[in-house]
Amino acid sequence: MTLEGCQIQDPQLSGWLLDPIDPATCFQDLLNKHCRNPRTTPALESKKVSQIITGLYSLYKLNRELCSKLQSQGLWSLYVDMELKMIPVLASMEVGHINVDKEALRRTSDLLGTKMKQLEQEAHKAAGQMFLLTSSTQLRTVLFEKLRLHEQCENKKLPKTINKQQSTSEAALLQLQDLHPLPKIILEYRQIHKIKSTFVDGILSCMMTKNYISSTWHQTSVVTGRISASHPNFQALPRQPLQVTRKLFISGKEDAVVTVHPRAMFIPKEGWTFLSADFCQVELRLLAHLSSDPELLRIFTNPEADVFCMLASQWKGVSKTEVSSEDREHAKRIVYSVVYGAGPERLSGILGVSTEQARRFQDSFLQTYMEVQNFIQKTVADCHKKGYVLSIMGRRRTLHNINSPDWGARMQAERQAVNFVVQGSAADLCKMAMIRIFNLLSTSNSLSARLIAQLHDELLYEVQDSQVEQFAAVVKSTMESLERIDQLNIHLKVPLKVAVSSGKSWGSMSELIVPQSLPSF
DNA sequence: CTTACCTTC
DNA sequence: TCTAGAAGGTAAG
Repeated sequence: MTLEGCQIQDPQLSGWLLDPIDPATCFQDLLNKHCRNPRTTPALESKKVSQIITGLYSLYKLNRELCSKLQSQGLWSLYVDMELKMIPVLASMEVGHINVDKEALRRTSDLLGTKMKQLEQEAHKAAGQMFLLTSSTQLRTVLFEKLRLHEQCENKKLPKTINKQQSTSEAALLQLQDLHPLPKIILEYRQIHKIKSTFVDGILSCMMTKNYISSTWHQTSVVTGRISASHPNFQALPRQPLQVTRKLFISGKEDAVVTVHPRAMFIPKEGWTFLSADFCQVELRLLAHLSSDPELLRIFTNPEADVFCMLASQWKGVSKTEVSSEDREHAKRIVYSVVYGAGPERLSGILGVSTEQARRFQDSFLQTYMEVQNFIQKTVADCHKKGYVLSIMGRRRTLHNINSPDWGARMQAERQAVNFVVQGSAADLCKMAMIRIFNLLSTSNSLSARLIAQLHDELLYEVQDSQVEQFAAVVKSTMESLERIDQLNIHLKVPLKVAVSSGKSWGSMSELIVPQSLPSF
């Protein structure tokens, strides 16, 4: 039997769709939750034939109960046409290998190890004593009891921990960095330590004797419908490379600067190329559609325009061509923070201005995009009335605290409701794209591409060198065509834009110009 | 602001 | 001595 021929049922998926916040993990939990007379299932070793039959009958009843609930809540199509069809897609992704340059990974591990030893020595020298750099408790003693740095900055407000102690968080160290060399050393040490432990040694430990990894993909672990990955979490590998200065103990030589890029360790097999297809600003486009905000819609009518670049150039007062990638990322963070309900306190941290200025910024943003504000208010009001919200394809999230007397809990539920509608809708679109491309590949005689990973709005494939151009066209047009899904009565008010890039490692992808034409087979 | 996973203490 | 959870990091939007 082929993977694409699967026609199965999955009570775990049903249970998750009905209540994604509490994905009853095992058979027994599902029985308890959804069946009137749940039978306890005995331990495996003591099972008699009759008990197995009883268990199977319970399973049959459970599935029937779940299916009927799905139908009554309008979740049937999402279950059958999306989630069940994702099973073979995820299975094929999980079965496949992702080749890793293990030797390069080992070399970087050593490099970062020596760099950390150097930083440790510098830190001990700066502190005038030995201490464990990874221990926030010991660092607190050095910074505030020995060096008493907090006494030199009474005009600044240093962050405190939950227990009213001096914090050693990044924000605190940034405040202290001009007073003493130690904070800067700690900041660099932490950055390198993080990369080494999680993204270099962590990846190595996922490989054991192999020289490839294959993540585990989880379908029911994210409430909004996104998928997640573990061992390793492929979706969290750093996007930006890290610069490490390496001291050379050769007289007359400058220190060498080495760039460490975990993504560059992932390489396609011989004769193949990585191809990535990215839905551009997908949540913001969906927000434009869902809110019908004329100003936001107008921005997206120009297919070449990059909203975040535009806003960054506007806010920072530089020309659009001179917007750095950091500026763009910054603008992106600001936009999503505001639309998902960040308070002036948090926003001021992101913007780097006072809370009063942050509040003014928030007001003027929401005034500019009036219908976005309207959409937020309508979504919240609707959720208060019904107790749940829906995504574009009918995915559902019940917000148990939406009418809570606890102000904090209620506000959080309101933000979660708004976030769900947009993030959930984006997840719907991305999954639909994965399924359509999977089906296309399954029936194609000429294409042999394989899905490597999904990074929420981005699909990463491994493609035979000779098929890159053809596959790029297929992927781009398939993804962009989701602007209209007649069967589901979805007609987006904004065009979808997909950027395609390719490369011989995941760390060195460059944009691919795909001619606008219908794919031909 | 939201959604995850991973590491350290 | 062991472990659950908090804090702080990464990603995605």
